Amino acid sequence: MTQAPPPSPSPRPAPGAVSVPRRRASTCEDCTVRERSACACLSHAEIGQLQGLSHPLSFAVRESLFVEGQRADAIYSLTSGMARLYKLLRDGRRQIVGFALPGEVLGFASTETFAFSADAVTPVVACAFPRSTYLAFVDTRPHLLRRLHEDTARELALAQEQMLLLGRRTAEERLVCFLLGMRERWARVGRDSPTVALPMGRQDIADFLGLTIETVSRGLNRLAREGAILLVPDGVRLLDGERMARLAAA
Amino acid sequence: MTQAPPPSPSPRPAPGAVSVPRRRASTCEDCTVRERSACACLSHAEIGQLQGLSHPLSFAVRESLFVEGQRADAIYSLTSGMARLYKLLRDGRRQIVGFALPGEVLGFASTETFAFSADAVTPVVACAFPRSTYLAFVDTRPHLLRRLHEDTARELALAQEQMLLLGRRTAEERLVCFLLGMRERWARVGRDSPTVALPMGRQDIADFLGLTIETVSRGLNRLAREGAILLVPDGVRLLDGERMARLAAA
DNA sequence: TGCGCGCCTTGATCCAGATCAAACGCCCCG
DNA sequence: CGGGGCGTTTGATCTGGATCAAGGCGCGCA
Repeated sequence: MTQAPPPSPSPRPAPGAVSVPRRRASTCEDCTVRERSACACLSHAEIGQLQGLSHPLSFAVRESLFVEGQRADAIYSLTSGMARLYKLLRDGRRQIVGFALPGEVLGFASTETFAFSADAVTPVVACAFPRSTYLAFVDTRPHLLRRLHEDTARELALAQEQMLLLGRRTAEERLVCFLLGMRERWARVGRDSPTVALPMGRQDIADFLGLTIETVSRGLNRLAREGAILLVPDGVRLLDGERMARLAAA
Repeated sequence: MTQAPPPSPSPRPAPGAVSVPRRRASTCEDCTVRERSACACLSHAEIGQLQGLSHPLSFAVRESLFVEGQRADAIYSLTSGMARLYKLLRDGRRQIVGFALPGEVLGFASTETFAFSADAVTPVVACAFPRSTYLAFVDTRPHLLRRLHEDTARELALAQEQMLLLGRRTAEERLVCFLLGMRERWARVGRDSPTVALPMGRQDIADFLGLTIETVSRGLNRLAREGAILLVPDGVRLLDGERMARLAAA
């Protein structure tokens, strides 16, 4: 099952997407995700100070926010859109380690360089902070630090859940867990609905679940044929939550 | 390749090991891992205060420190020995999410309950702190909080590396990465040597790498036959680092 | 000294999911 | 309105690693 060394078509460098970051006119005041992001723990005054340090950027689909190994001199807070976070092997095999949703902080690297690459699945808007400035700001705000620590711990728990999925679950279980997980994540950013948006392509799902695109396609269509889900453009409607939960087997 | 639903023999509840935690006579003063653990960032006075809150425990081999889902009312700092951290599926499939070495803090859960189980691979000694007391202590010590955040971020990066391994690497690559990784981890706790100690059994390695015990055994013996490693009791001596690095293919 | 029990190794066979190979559908563009 | 490209689906076949099945080996215990 494991993808063999021969170069896979997984990685796709941003093609046409020109990398000309544009300044954003908006302010932290009207940031739609402030209450859900780490910023939620800051006072009004602190928000004001923070805005002075931030550097809002937009990214087109497929454009990359940063790449693995690059010097991590900026920290990004996603305000809208979705990004895929991934690691590559030299021969092109790719593992997506997560999909970032609005409110998430990216690139808070434990090392000097980014541990993974990130690029835009949909158009993305993010606040960028110079790393050193950001670290200095955090250092004098223990409540923010605590919040960031909590967020990182939650991320870690999620990563461990994914390790269980990648190491021990069958293809069908992976798909079901993925859909259920996405539903829950959308719910936490306010989009709670049995219709789960899937802005990423099949190849992205495959690279997230440690499968091939064919296995993902077949699995999804089988679930649909069996009436557990309904495939809709750019998403899936969960029809039989009962059965889904049973298939997830946890 | 994925282990199918039928119950696997992976999980082994502590059998004879009686769970009678004993008080330890030692103090933080002579803690051999203080300089490598998060405690390293504390002043002499703080160490003293912390000791008052700690509650040293010993665990016999196979004895469990805590189990997934249990209310997380204690936090453990490993001072000696090795623990395996794992998650189980209802049917018995097991994924080891990590091996804890001295200096690591366990159970700093993001939720009210433990996200994984932990038990002793070798005899283990750990400092236990009541959760609430510990959190209160940390809350007034931003430098400690920062250190914990760094440690958690490093853990997260490791988990992402493991996701790449589980999702995209071949069995042989997984083994090589594991050995190289263990060597590095031992080095960071002061045991730097081409002979890598492997106190855990083959089944543990298999459950960490998302493989079966047979595949691990065959892989290790093949590497030995080919001269890349030498199998020794409770460990492995790395002979051909050159080749190993090539096989790891990163 | 011998016995039994946990591991670990080794061999034979099987199968879930990978790989190879076509289409298909849809949207954008000319 | 037609064509071409990209993402997806579907079918046929292959295979890495799982599963099934014996041994072997070392150590503690009687």
